[in-house]
Amino acid sequence: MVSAPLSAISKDSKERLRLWIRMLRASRTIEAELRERLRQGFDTTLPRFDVMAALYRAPEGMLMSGLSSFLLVSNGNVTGIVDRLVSEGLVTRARRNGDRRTSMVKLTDAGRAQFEAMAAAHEGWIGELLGGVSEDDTKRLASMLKSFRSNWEGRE
Amino acid sequence: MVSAPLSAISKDSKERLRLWIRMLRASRTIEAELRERLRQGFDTTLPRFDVMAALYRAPEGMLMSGLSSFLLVSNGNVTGIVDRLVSEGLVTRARRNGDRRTSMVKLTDAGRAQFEAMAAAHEGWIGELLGGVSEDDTKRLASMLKSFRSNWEGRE
DNA sequence: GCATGAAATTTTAAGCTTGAAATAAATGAC
DNA sequence: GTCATTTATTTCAAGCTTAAAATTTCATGC
Repeated sequence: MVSAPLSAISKDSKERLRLWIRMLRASRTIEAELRERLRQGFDTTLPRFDVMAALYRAPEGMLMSGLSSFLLVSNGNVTGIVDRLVSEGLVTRARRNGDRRTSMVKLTDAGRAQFEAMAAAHEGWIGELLGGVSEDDTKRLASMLKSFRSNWEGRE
Repeated sequence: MVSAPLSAISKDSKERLRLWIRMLRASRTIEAELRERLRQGFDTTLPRFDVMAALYRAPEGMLMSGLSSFLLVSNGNVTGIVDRLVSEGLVTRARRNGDRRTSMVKLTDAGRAQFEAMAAAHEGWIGELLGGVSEDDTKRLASMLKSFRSNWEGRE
């Protein structure tokens, strides 16, 4: 009765490790394909797409810190990506009256139009790339991952 | 009977999109935590860990091209990471008799020892980070992702 | 042998990413 | 009001990553 719990723990962690490796490989495979298609089809990158997707959901704009926490990347990272999007005319940094440290980052009309085209293609690509996952499995996987996320976030 | 299939397809793709976003966020959250722990605990990075993990499974060594295809990253990428691991004394590039274009990349004894320590910690971390996923769900998720991988790879 | 093309790797330029330091502005104590 | 602290962001150095070009070596045909 002493070694039984220990070996059970070890067995569990091996299975979770296998799950993690498969999830990581699946993500990387899909990401690589999306990156290539965004490059070929729209001459842009995945990080730029991610920033534009976040901004599209927030018509009133987002702060830099809001972007970085939503996208799960560092502050400095977003600065560079937004800089490039600004120089391409796809987003703007609007000074705020109240707080001169911050600015509201928004999509321009051009940025909004370009994102809508990319988003439609993107949704189709995901449907294609995940086409091998049945509708039932899709729902089950999504709900498992949802609970994982909230479990994990609660502990941070 | 004309719009029905179309709307079904659209609904599917929305659900698959949701699944993808959750999978991506879960991966990024776990990766960020692993990166931080590898840095704090072993003063190393995730890409170095990945290369060492691949080499650990291949005692006879691997070619650069083998490493990059196994890790799903570009050739040039592996060059830089292996360069740094060599300069740290953790891996070697062994010239081959047959083909002077290639070299066998292997873990040194120091590299092997360090990897074993990291791998033990890593397995524990994954067990902890995925602790909220039940054993049943772990198996189910892993098998879904396995079939996804092989489906997808078959199409490439 | 020698040219030609293929294969393995490295190099390069650009961009992404992080963690830490620096900057700038707001807030709060007094 | 002034100073210290906190908050939001940018800057910086180092490393990661890619795609494309360049390099080196091998294999093949002649």
